[in-house]
Amino acid sequence: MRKPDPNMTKDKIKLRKGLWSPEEDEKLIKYMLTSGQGCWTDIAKNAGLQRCGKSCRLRWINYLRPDLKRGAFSPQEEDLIIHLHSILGNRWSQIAARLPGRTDNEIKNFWNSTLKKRLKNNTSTSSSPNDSDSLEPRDVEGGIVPLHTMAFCLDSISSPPMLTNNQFDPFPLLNINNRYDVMGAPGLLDVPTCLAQGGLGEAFYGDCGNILETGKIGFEGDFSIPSLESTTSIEDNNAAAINNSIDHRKSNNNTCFNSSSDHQSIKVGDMFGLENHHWGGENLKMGEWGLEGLMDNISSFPNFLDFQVE
DNA sequence: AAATCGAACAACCGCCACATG
DNA sequence: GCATGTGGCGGTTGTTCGATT
Repeated sequence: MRKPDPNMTKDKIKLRKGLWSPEEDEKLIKYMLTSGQGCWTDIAKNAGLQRCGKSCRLRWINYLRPDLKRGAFSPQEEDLIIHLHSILGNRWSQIAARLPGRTDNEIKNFWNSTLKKRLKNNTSTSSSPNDSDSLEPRDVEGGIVPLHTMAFCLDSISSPPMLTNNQFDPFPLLNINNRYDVMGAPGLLDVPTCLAQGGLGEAFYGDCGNILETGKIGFEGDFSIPSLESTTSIEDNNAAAINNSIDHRKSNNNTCFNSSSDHQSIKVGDMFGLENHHWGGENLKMGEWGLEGLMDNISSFPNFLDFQVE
C-alpha cells in the first residue's frame, strides 16, 4: 500500500455524495485515460472531483471502465451466474471475475433483484437446497455442482498481452511490462495477483469480452471472445474502448453474447502467447474450502469441457 | 393525468486486510 | 507492535423509471 499523505487531513473539502453527474464522469474518464495513476484519493483530487477516492474507484470500476459490458445478461450468463453462485456463494467478486465485462456489483444486483426470486419461484415446489443465500459452497461430491463450470472458471491464464512502449493501456492490470495498476502503485500487483483479483472479467479487451475458450476449456454455444489480433490492433481496441466508455452512457444496448458471428473464437494460450501453461500462483481464498483441490479433481472430470445451456 | 408500486440499478457503508511510517 | 491510509469486498440503502391502477 501507499504511505499516507500527510496533507490528506489538512485541506478537507466537502465531498460530494450521491449520483454522479455527466460532468463528473467526464472528468474521471478523461483523467483515468490520460494520467490515471496514483492512489484513488490523488485521482479524485487531481481530476478535480469533489469525491472521495473510494467513490471514484467504485464509479470507475462499476460504470466507467472501458472494458465493461453493458446491457442485459444473456441466458448463458444467467446460467453461469447460477452455477457459480451454487459453488462460490455470495463471493460476487469471484463470480464477476469469471464473467468478462461484468462487475461484482452488477452481478450482485442482478442476483438479488432477479435470479434470487426466479430461483425461489422455481424451487418453491421442489424445495431445492440450491436456493439459498448461503455462503457455503455446495457439496461437489453430491453431484450438484457443475464441475465443468468450475473448470471454466479456474483454468489458468499465464501471461497478458504485451504492449509496446508508450502505448496507453486502459487495462494496466494486464500489462506485465509496465506493471502498474490503476491505483498507481508500480509493481504493486503482479499478474497472478491481478488475475486473482480481477480475474478473467477484467482480463479481456474489447467491449464485449465474451467468454473465453481455451484449448482445454470451452463452451458449446455462442461463447467466444474477439481475437486481439484478428480484426483490430490493441491500439484500435483501446481507442474503441475509450470511445465506448464515453458513449455507453448514452446507449447501453450492447448485444454481446447474442451473436457469435461477430466474434472469433480464441484460445487463451494463443491470446497470451503461451500454451499448456498452468498458472498456480493464485492466493486463493477459495482454498479456504479446498477449491484448489477441487480443481485438481476437475481436470480429470470427463465432461468438464462442455458447457451446455439447457 | 396522477398516484402507486415494484424492479432494476447506482452508490454508500462498514468491515477487513494490507502496507507503511 | 501500533496507528494510519488505502483498496477490496459484501451488504444495504437510495434513486430512477416503467408498468399498473
